Amino acid sequence: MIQPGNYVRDLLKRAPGDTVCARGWVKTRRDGKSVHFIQLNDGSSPTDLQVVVEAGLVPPEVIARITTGACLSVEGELVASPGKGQAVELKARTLTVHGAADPEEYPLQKKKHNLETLRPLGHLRARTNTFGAVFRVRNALARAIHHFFQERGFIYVHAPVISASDAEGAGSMFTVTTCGTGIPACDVSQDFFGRRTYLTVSGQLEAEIFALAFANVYTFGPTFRAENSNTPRHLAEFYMIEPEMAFCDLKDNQDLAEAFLKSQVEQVLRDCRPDLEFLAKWYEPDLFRNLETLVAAPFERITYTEAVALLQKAGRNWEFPVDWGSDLQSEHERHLTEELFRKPVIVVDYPQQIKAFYMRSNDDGKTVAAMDVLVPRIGEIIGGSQREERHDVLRDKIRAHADRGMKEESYWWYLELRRFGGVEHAGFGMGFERMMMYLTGMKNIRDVIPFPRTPGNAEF
RNA sequence: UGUAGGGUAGCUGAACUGGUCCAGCGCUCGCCUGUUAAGCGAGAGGAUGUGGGUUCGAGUCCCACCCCUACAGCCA
Repeated sequence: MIQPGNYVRDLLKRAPGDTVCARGWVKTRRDGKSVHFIQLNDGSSPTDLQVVVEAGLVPPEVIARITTGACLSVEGELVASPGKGQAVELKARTLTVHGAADPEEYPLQKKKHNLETLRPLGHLRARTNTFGAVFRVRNALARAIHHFFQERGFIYVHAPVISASDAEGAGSMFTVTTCGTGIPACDVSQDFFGRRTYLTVSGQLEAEIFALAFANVYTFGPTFRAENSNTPRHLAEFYMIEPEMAFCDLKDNQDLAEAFLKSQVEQVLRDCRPDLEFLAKWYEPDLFRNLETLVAAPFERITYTEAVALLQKAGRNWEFPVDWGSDLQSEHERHLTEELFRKPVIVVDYPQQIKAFYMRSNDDGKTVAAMDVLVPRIGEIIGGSQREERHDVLRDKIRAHADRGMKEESYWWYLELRRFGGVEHAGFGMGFERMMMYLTGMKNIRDVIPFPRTPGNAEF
């Protein structure tokens, strides 16, 4: 295996004179009269290592196998490069081709491919410059998220992936069953869990349990939605981060969400600058300006009621009318964050009837302590709320949803949390891949997750 | 799921109102060359997404289906 300090990323920074062994996959080969040049990459860096093989070092039939996509080990001396474009290069002493890649058949060429072409090549696209940068950023973002919470004493909770509860309002669910194929109707009582079970649509309810024991907690795991959504920002399987805090109201919740987003951007700007530069160059010229704006400017904070008033006097012909009581549409959210304020906007206090049952009712009797964080280009990146901690109020809300299939007895434990040591608490959910889109400038969510699951697509 | 576009060589695109499908890149071969999106020359490579229909003749027109993309809804 490649040992620490020997990744291509490290070799590029080493001083000439060192004897090293580089391993990786060939991007391109160029032949000169007396030398061959090989661009080698092991996924650690957006920059390739240039390997120089003097003519005659290895037989022509070996050179012929060094084509785009082939896997190599090269041992030799790092030397100062006489050419432009790199400080050092690897002068090969011994070279091994582990796996060739027939150039007549290998799908990746040394030219640019567009993202749609690469999508069906899920087993190979990780080797490209673009996906190398994207997935290094993804790794750095995950690390940044854990760092943010760990630094603040939050406990990482593993919420269950298989769930029996239906977090109302979070969309339709995938059923989990061991029912054999060919059985027309499955008897639920005979099924594996003896009850209906689903893939989780949210870890929030379980996170609340832990928040009322550890005060500050967060989840970070896969989430599933069986919606037939076909857009550049929806997946059937995606990752979500859900912090949940006891002794926390909506104001604290907003403060944390803002600090959270800013911290992520700061850390990735610090850790992945070369990758972001690559992505900015090829995909989003405004990338750095957008990221630096998010870090620098205080987020705008307005109420839903204020947002409605602003939109109504915007002098626009909205496709969907703006009136108090209906949810904000994409066009409205975009106007607020991209045109009116030109920075992230937190909208709070939405009408009760358009939000989930667990959100805390405000004193006005009409709104709940909900918040959505909107960012330019992406739209809603965070949704959260202060939770209803008053037992009787919560019970009445659940009963009021009985016509929509909510059963009070299914929420027995959720209600008990309000009977035993309850306290005001709040939290939110952030779509990991939405944040990835914002950070990388990628326009389609399918290009920021290794193996996207969307309606009709579960390959790889 | 709705609306609008679109599926032509390995890739990106072209082909006027129906008339033998082109080019660049990639690939193969040769030449040149401390190259770096290398350069020059030659060559190979196509049942135009699938199935029907109209027509003397369909990449082009009609119908159905599949897939892709954008926008919208659902949301993160």
